[in-house]
Amino acid sequence: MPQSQPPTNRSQIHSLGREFFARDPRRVARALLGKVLVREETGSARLTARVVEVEAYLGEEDPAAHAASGRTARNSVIFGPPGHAYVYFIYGNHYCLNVSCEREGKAGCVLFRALEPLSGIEEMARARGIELSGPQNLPKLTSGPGRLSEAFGITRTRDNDCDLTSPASSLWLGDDGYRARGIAVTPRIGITKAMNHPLRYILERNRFVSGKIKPK
DNA sequence: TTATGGATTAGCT
DNA sequence: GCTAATCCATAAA
Repeated sequence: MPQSQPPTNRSQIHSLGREFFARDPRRVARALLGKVLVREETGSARLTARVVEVEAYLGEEDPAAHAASGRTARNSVIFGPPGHAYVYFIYGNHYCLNVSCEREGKAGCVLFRALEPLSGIEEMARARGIELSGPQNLPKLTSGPGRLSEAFGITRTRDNDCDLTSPASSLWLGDDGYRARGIAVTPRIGITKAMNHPLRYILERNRFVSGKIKPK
């Protein structure tokens, strides 16, 4: 099964500029596949993981988006400048990470649904409370929006509105030179409105994509 | 002030 | 396959 390779010691990760996010969430979502989410804090191992599954949420015209009911205290980040983290708490248990898109004043974001762990795997397992008994457990670390947030220690208090374009932030997004190939588009998962729009983007045949494997 | 249900997950049948 | 867990933003009153 084809897997992307971890970066070597020499591989550089460079941050994505503000302009990367200042466009339609559908374009940002597609472009984010293959990019790298980085968590780094002094005194802790650096965590990195590749983006393999995302969903686009549009503006106030998208009934499934949090922006649908207009700007509120909770969702104000997605109306703000592009490239910032929108973190919300769901089902009493889980945080979900998004990045704001579009120019300031216009709503739109991309939800991170699954990552492929690259470095800091032991730390992610500890954060998830999982014993790593082999590679078959790896997807349990970061396959699913709630899981990846837990693996990266993402909470609303800590990370909401964090600038994901800046390597000075403890959480940011970068490009390590990997080029995504084989992108598939499907309807979004877990929503009850606007369910039939193709707004979920995945790396085909990547084992870290969330959800059941469709028999073929 | 109270009620409702959700961009989920884990554990059980 | 089914559902409990568990919080809080939002809507309704």
